[in-house]
Amino acid sequence: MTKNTLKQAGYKSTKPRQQVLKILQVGHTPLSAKTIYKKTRNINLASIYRTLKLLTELNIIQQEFINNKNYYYLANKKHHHIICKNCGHLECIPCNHSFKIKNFSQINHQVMLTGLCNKCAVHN
Amino acid sequence: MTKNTLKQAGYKSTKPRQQVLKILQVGHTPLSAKTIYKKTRNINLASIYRTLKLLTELNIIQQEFINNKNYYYLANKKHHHIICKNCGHLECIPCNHSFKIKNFSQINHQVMLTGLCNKCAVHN
DNA sequence: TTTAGTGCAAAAACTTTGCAATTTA
DNA sequence: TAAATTGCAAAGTTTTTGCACTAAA
Repeated sequence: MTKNTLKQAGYKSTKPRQQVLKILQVGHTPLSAKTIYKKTRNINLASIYRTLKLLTELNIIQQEFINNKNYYYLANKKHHHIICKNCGHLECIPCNHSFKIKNFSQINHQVMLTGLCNKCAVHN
Repeated sequence: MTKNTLKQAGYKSTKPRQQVLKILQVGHTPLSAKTIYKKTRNINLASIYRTLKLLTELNIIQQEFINNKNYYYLANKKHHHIICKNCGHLECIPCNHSFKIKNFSQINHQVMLTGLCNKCAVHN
């Protein structure tokens, strides 16, 4: 279906794009460009970045800035993430928001949550 | 008051810190490290980064990743931003959310909104 | 066959770090 | 004066770009 989305949008289905998508489909944990790169075979880092940019523009994947780095994950099931500022533990939070804003259309939103997980709270 | 926050937290009130704070107090538009740097006098970029990191940790300022760059703004009045994905036009949105999440405490949230502003919607 | 997309290498942009010198409290 | 903080210079990361070559449709 993502392959079709690519074609529908007038883009070719190439090896880099297929590999990146496949990797992101494995888990729905956010991955960094570098991590994705390491999981691919014979694909240039530059192509990874170009692919991630394209897929983000097409809303096939979502980009999120966590801990001073960009992470990417499939945009399928809309959800958010909360990360423990102490240990980095990450959890997914189902999304049930919708935003309506004057003067804007086609609104997309991302929520970034940070907090202290129970484990770390004990030691503080 | 921010100066006191610094002292209360056991940090010294230095020129870099004062200048960065003063700059962020002028408008509440998010500014990049580089932009802040250009507005200062005789302060090293490295110090700007160190200051921004500290102020963020102390929750005096907020960091937000917009258009592939980090932006910083005073955390005073809680609000969010919506940016037009076509022309980059940015508006502030008052915040009226509060998040409660199982297993996490001290929760902080950031909402990043993108959309198409009225002007750009016309030409699409 | 044509055009989009890739790989490569190089550069650009952003951020961090070690250490000596300086400044704050 | 002691300890925190800065400036500087250098390095580390992440991301982008130009161009010749390759592959998808």
